[in-house]
Amino acid sequence: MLSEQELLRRTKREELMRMGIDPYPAELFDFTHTTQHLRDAFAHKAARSPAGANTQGGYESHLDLSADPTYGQVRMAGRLMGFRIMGNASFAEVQDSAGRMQLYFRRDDLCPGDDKTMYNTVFKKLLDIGDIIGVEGHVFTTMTGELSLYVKQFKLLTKSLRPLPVVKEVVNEQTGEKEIYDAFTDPELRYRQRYVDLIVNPHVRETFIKRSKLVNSIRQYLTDKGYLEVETPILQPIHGGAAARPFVTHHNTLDMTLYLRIANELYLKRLIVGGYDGVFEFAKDFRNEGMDRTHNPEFTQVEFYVAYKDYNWMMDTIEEMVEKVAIDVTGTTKVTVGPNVIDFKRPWKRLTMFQAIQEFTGVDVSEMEEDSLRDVAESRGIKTDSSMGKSKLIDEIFGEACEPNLIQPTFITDYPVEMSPLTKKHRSKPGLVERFEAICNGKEIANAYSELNDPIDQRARFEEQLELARRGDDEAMAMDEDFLRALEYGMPPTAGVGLGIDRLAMIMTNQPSIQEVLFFPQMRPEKKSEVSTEADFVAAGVPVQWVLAVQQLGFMTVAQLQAANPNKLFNDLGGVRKKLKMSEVPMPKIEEVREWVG
RNA sequence: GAUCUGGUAGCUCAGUGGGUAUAGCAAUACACUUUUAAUGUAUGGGGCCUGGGUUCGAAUCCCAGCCGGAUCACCA
Repeated sequence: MLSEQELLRRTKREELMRMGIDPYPAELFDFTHTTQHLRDAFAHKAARSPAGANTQGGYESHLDLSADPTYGQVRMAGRLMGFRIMGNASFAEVQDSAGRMQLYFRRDDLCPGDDKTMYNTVFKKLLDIGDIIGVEGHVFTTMTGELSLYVKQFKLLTKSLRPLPVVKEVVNEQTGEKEIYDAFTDPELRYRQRYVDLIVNPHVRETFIKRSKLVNSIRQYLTDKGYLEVETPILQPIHGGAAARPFVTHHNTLDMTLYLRIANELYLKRLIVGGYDGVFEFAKDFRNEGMDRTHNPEFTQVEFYVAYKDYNWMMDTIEEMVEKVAIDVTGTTKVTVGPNVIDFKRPWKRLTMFQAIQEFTGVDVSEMEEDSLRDVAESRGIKTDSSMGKSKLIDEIFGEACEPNLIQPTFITDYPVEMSPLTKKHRSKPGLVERFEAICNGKEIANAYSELNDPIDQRARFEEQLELARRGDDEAMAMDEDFLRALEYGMPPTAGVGLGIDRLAMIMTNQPSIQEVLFFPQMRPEKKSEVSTEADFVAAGVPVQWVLAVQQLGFMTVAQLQAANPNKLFNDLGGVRKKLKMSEVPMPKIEEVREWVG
């Protein structure tokens, strides 16, 4: 059922059409300025001294640009976000992509002749908050120093049929801080209707602009180094490159199972085999696993692979790149995240995994066998079971003792070989691989290797994964014969990395949840409760005039009505008839009511 | 998956000895020619998430479910 306000807006839409005003005109609207342009252009007119600063808007008062060649005739477009109507003159707020600006409408300037319809009817009666309009006029400031547009003409560009949440913001005179009233904060509504969130919450729009800057910063860095941006398959016959459960789909023509990629690693390495020195891809990956504050089923990584390099080189590169990202996105290397200030300035701390464990637990686990490791884990409250081998136990201890405490960006290096089937064995440390993770704010943001390029060793590692799969590990990697074939032709020594864009965006924008850096985070579908239409009720025998009354009594579906007690319904209808002022509609007979119920 | 917590008007929310529901913004009407959370007066607007139960009577108490959020577990 439509709300009162929605019905009214639909009526206004019709009324406009009757007046010959198209609420959804086809032709373009050529605006000359945005709010950003104007604020920048008048920045030097901003009142700077506190002496004359009791101005609301912060600009010199009484600027009048009506004769100015540029600002005497300005066209702007945007969404109406508020009205202050005062008889024959009014103020309104328009919001465009950059922000808000005040509009001034004066009846006799808008309508110089006798016909005051455009002001009295179209502007005052038929426009609503949320409508999109184009305006033309000159720039001026009011007595209070608010930069404004003196509107001489306006044109409706889009009628909005749903009422928008109205968020009001006021600057506290004592503290000078902004206070927000009636903020639109319900996370469910914000995520399901992100468009509303973006209209009403400027800081949300800002977060996503920063995310875009972050991606651009990385793209620019990698492109400037001469690496090639590529695209590789999202639909893959074999999912590889990470340990995760995939989403499964089916191709009808080929009649085959395909997987949404969990990583693109193996394809990028094929391109290194093909002879490119460096390739990268911003990749949406899909993992069929749990969702929480840091996991969404689809997420973005940038993976890149560079020939003739190793993981030490990659650490230098990641440091340099992320430091640049921090500066490009936030203007500084020091980023506030929750209660912490994280400094991305190079160089970052580097610890081997064993060093990290020793630093946070005081225990040297580097020479330990499985039993001792199990004791260490148990002593720290980690639940263990017999299926957990050495490397799993080390990983658990690290995850419990170290990772959450690594707030400043830190490289953790040299992981146990069992957990890294695509990584080259360490050049000098047996049992370890040349791998690092970059940890920041207690969470992994990047994972990198000296890539394994010995095809015989790679095959053996895949075999181990198959063994794990046979024992029931549904995240074990699958054998990829084509990838092995590529390695057999020869892949140069290569360094590769995957960097989580969402996690990095959370840090750079100080957001506690991944949902805040994804426009449309995954949600359970909203379920509309079943409601019968007017036509359904009429079809069931209820006269049109009585449908509303029946709905008022709580019968939202025909089925509910048919389960009703006809005598009680008959009585209740009498009451509703009075309430709805239906005196001109005759009361139905009890027999008729019985027929509705059926 | 477990525990905790929430779901009342377009939005933000009040509402337990159980008695058809509060307020602000938004809306409608009138007034008001530089206001800025504009103001003043009046008015309208509700399947109290859904379904059961207890009761003469449920937004409120009980049970089950649906959809969020937080924490933990699992998972990278």
